[in-house]
Amino acid sequence: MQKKTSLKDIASKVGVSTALVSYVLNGRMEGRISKEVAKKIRDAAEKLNYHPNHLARSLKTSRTNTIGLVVADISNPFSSMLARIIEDEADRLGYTVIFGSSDESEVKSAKLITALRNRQVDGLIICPPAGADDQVRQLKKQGIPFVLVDRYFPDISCDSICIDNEQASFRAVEHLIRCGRQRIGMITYDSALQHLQDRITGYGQALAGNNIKPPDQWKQLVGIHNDQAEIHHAMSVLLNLKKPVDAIVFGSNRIASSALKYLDTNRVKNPSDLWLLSFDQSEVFDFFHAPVSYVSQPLMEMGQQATRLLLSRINGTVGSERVLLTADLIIRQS
Amino acid sequence: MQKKTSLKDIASKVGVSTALVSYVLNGRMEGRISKEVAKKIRDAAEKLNYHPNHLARSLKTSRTNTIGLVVADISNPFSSMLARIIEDEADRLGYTVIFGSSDESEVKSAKLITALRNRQVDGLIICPPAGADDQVRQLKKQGIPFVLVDRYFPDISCDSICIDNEQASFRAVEHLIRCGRQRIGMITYDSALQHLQDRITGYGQALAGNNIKPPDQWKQLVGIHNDQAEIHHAMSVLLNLKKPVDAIVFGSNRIASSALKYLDTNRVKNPSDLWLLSFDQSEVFDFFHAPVSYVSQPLMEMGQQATRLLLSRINGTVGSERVLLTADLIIRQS
DNA sequence: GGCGGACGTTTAATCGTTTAAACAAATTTA
DNA sequence: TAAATTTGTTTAAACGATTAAACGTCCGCC
Repeated sequence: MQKKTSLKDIASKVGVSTALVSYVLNGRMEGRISKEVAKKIRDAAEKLNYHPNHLARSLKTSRTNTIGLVVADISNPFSSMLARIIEDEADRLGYTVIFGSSDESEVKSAKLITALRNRQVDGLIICPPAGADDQVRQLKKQGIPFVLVDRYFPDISCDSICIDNEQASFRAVEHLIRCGRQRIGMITYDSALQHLQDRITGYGQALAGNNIKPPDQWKQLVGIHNDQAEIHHAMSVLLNLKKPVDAIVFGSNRIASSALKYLDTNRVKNPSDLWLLSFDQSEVFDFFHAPVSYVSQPLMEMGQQATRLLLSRINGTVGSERVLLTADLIIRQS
Repeated sequence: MQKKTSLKDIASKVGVSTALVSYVLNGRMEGRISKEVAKKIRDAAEKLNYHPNHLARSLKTSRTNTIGLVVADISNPFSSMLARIIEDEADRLGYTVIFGSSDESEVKSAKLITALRNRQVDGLIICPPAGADDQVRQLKKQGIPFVLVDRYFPDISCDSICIDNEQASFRAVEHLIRCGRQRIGMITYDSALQHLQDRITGYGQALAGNNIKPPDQWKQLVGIHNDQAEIHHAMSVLLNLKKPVDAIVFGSNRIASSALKYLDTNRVKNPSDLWLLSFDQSEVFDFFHAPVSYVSQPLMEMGQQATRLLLSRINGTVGSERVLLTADLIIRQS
């Protein structure tokens, strides 16, 4: 890699000190520098194709203009769309993004956060896995700017941007009930993550509010790694009850997608008699032979607000804000 | 952000020079350092929760252990899966990934490459948009390690990892013909990108080799930004010919997905009489009411080989390698 | 008893910037 | 005309690491 030109190269070419070059190129000391010298410096910089070394700059200023992003899995559309939005917003505000996937593992998440911090990111946007609360507390204690997205820890007061999962779930299930569904099952993750618990709570409250007493089997829990077999099993339980469910709520689009595959291969007799509702969008919902309604998270708002909130913390605003966005219920019916 | 501990802090705590601390913590000069001092240093590092400042280290060593990744759009599953594979492989080899999306824009790609280089990445993995050939030539001239993935420029000799698109396309179309299809249309991008041209070439050769003379209208070109209306229009042309096509090849999963939506909403009379074949996978293919075969790119191989090849270049191996991977044809038929 | 080597550690330069402070020369002010 | 100010530029330290070279000490050896 051919040696890049540095301030010093420009300085010696023009015959001035590096300080002056730095001032000119950064537009400081506006009034003080003579027009001619400034022009000479700028021309030389152009000719030598100068680009500042961010490492050196950051080392000196202790600002990297970089934010770290920890998602569950960048290959999951939810994460990658969020990442894209954050990338764009960060770019707009002069920041670069470094990312990593935690795979819902507390250990990986910790490693990632350390790696990102060693690279001196100015702040972090984190979608924390279960069990990462200590890491978050640590960050808070150390005064590192960070914002949680999509998930939060109820007993940690810090910046977070989430949807109101309890409300969204409640409204979704209410909708099913108003449409005449009486036996509503749910397949969701067996996880301590509060936002997932909130979905369960909302579901339960909607049923209770309508005097429906759900038998235990209506709630099926599966592992967070989206094991197909597990999800298929959950489906078969729900559909083979003495009184089978007439609607199912899925805790995520991944679960929904596996469940649809189950329905597809097992050609359930009358799929129009089974209402389906998922959290998060998926392209496959458009093509399934029965309509799938879903709770749509406002990803754009989430990503942008998270980025802006983080930057305001980086730039010194203090406080902590728990933002609750409202999710839309997208209804698909034939 | 509370001041992090530096080598100096450890040095002064233990009462030695920073050099010694550096040697110990990096495991250099194995034999020379006294066990006790080494232990004291390690203990102090532990107690002070020391983490090296990568900026400083990189500035001195001129190695950042970071690679830059330029994809078309990280929110596109093709990109994000590739990104994930590269992330994992890079991590395994001690590297971090910084990414950016070019949106198929030559200008954005140039900006991105500059931004990544200013951050002193050790090398780049690039999925270049059309018109980026000059940028690539530039990189080559400057001796910056880089590897192209998925795409290449035929008149630039440099490292690249792609599938053999011409062959894949040829085989796919041959397959359709062997299955009795006679009137095979194609919807693909109006782009100079060579790998897309290769797909067209393979398609043409398969037809020619079977004495099929495609009328111009069989080949429908659409813009690279996947405009729905354009794709729907292309579909309507193909299906409303005096002699409509009996099979369609889609240049990408995005095109396929829009086309399927068209078929879905326009309830084409006999979809089983229309064979569909796409490049790249998509979850929606599983749920469409007619089978969609597809050319499956070996993403894992692509990502891993790209990463490894890049690292070997970074570490000094010279030469340039154009790797052609073989894609699988996944056949779905009812 | 002087010399050479091993041992354990320190010195000091360096990477490419930024930036407060110092400086000399020109200009204004009193 | 001396003092004060402005103007344009330089000096030099700093950021936090790495690393070749230098430095004492102690030891053994002839």
